Amino acid sequence: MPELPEVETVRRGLAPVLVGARFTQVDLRRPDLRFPFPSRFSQRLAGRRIEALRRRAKYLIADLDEGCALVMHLGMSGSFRVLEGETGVYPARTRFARSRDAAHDHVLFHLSTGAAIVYNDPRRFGFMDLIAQTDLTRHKLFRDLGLEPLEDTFDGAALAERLAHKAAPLKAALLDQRVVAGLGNIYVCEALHRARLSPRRAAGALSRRNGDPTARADALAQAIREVLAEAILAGGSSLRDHRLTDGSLGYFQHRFRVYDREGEPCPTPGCSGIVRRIVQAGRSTFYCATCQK
DNA sequence: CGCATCCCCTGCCTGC
DNA sequence: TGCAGGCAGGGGATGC
Repeated sequence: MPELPEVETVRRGLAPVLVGARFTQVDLRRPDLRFPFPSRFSQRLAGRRIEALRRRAKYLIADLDEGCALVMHLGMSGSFRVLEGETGVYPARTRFARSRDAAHDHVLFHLSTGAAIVYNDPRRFGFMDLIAQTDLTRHKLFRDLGLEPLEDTFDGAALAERLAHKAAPLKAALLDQRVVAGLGNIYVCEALHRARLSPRRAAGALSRRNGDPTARADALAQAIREVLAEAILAGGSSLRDHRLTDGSLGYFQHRFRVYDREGEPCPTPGCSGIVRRIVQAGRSTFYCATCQK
């Protein structure tokens, strides 16, 4: 599921419920997701107050009192659901009632406000960890992360610098979290189409052009910002698992221009191309070979 | 180091 | 109808 817009959508849904509340009890229904939960996970969270809920790349970071941070990654199929004032009745009133399988409800966070939050993840590629706030920036999960595309400092020049000298195709370079943090397969395809850049172009060749060395990088940075901002406003893309925290669906999938549209006409005005699917780095790329150069 | 491949896991869709 | 195979929004390990 989740790329930057989906994680940000989840963050915005959880923040008003979490921030200012305390964890009263945390129930684990299995010992691991992608990795084992850290030792004494539930005990270490009990009683802690959530002071802020941030996002970095595709990670959610809940800053807790006493200096610790709860770090959460949704993997491919993770989702959170808010149960307002339903503490104590889980799972009786929620099972099967919200179109997802309670067998994959792995973590239940009870809050001092009487609300609760459930983490559901069928594929279990997600994970959670507890990290001291002072260690976050140098922690291996975060230290190598690249540019945050929605921050003011993200522009063509910064992007070109990160892509310079890379031989990998643009598609693969943009999926690399060390270059731009938070992009995934969908939004890389969509941004490249908007910028009319071929996913097969060498990433390092983006900036080489007579006259204006960053024209293509500027267009790409702009396309990335635009597609992410539009997707967030739409609540993200719900292909299978992504849900807002109230259980509703995002709708940006209806606005995809190329992703999962193999064989359809290219939506670029005046372009007569057909959307193609190729495989790069083992993953599907959708693009128009006619207008994306 | 960069890059490709495979793998983790479950569910869904396709084709036979 | 059943079943095998392929594919899926992420990312880490491994091998060249």
